[in-house]
Amino acid sequence: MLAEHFSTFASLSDAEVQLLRDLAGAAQYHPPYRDLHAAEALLSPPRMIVAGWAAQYCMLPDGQRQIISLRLPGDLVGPLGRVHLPASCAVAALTELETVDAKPLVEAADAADPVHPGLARAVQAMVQLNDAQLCSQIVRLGRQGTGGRFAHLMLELHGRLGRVGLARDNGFAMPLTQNVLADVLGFSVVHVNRTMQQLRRDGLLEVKDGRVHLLQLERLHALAGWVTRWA
Amino acid sequence: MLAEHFSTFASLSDAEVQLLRDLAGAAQYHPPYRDLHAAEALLSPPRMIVAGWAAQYCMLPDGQRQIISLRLPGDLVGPLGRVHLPASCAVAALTELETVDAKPLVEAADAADPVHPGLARAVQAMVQLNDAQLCSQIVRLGRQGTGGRFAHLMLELHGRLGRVGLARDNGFAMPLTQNVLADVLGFSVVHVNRTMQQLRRDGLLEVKDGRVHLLQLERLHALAGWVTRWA
DNA sequence: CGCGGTGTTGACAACAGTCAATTACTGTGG
DNA sequence: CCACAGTAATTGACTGTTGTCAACACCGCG
Repeated sequence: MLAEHFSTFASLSDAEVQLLRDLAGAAQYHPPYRDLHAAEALLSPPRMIVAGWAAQYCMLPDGQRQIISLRLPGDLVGPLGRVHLPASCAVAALTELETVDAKPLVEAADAADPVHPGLARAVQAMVQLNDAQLCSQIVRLGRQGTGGRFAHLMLELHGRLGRVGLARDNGFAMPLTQNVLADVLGFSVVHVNRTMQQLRRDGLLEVKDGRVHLLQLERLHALAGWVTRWA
Repeated sequence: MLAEHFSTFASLSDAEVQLLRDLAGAAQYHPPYRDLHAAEALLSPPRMIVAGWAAQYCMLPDGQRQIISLRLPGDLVGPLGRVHLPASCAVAALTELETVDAKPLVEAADAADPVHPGLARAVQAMVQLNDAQLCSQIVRLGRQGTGGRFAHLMLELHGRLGRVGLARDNGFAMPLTQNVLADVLGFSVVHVNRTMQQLRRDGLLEVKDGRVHLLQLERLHALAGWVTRWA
């Protein structure tokens, strides 16, 4: 499971596969809406999500929330570097969450003369992918119109979930409330609602019992100004 | 000069100071508005800015531009990891630019058993600082109103420039056109103009011949919902 | 059955982009 | 020294968008 995911970034040795298997054996579970960072004692943050969705977010003094990045299965969460500056934002579980310790992975990536070159390459690629996704988020918030912004997010989620085998026939399970979507997209809840309806009316996508279906990929790509920014 | 800047992140050995001095000796210069990444041949991208401003940006298919991050003196630009995914965005010089090769720095930071522990710590801190700044940009674009967004950017610039000694008595030189500001803030040019005037009318800040003066830090902090996200 | 969270809708006001015209401000060449 | 062109900044009028408020429907749950 974990090994398959890593294999999409770099080929792994048997030892590396075994290491991942060991990690998976020691998974932890977290209830939804519990802050992962707040209780540093509960878990030491470099972790990888195995199942469920989480969000990296900032709170504003006036109580508003902005979600920086949605964290999906296969994503790393928590401070990756060795130096800890004061955390700029927190991570919260949006659904029931299953995670494994990512410290061995991060250390493998940092090693100058890697014992586990495959893991190192994979983790480094993941970090870069993550940076690219942050760029996408900035572009969405800064320059995309209503429909494009929503469509772009859906396409990104579809792509990311597809990589870990969680997207089927142009659709995927989407456990987010419109409220959370609003905090990702920088919209009001009402506006999220209307935007979704517009896209549905245009026959571009469909949302049925917690599942998104992308009905016309071509037109969605066009609307979102989609460029494949990462491989 | 470079050494002083690094010292604000970690204390350096004599050898490390010397290394920085050597780097500074081999500075390169770039004319404004020339794309730093386009011509990979001209310079190999992990570089550090010594003087001048640059911008990391993305182009949208429809010709719009979104600036992801302004790069100031002391900032690293270019891919930092060892794995090169297809670049998600480019970097352009906004002014006359002076840069030095940052490869030795990045390598020092990556070393598992650092020959230059001071440099390693400093570079790692810079990378984290950079991540925090990306978060700030996302929050600005997603959740801040007109005035707050502008004020927040000015406060960030003031802080970042202050760290490298380029801010004096609550003011700093600001070589950006309103057009560029618009591409940073996700505004239209006209809206940038009006926002600046509003802030000026409110006595919060002043822009005179390429120099920004923050007149009432308290009220600016309040308006921007400022929280010190990085040390 | 009532309750709280979620999704949906309409009315309305404030906001922010576009267009277009005007005014600086620059460096250039005559 | 002035005329000129090109860029940047500014302004007003107008329009479309987006947030806010408030009400209502729906659903799972105690």
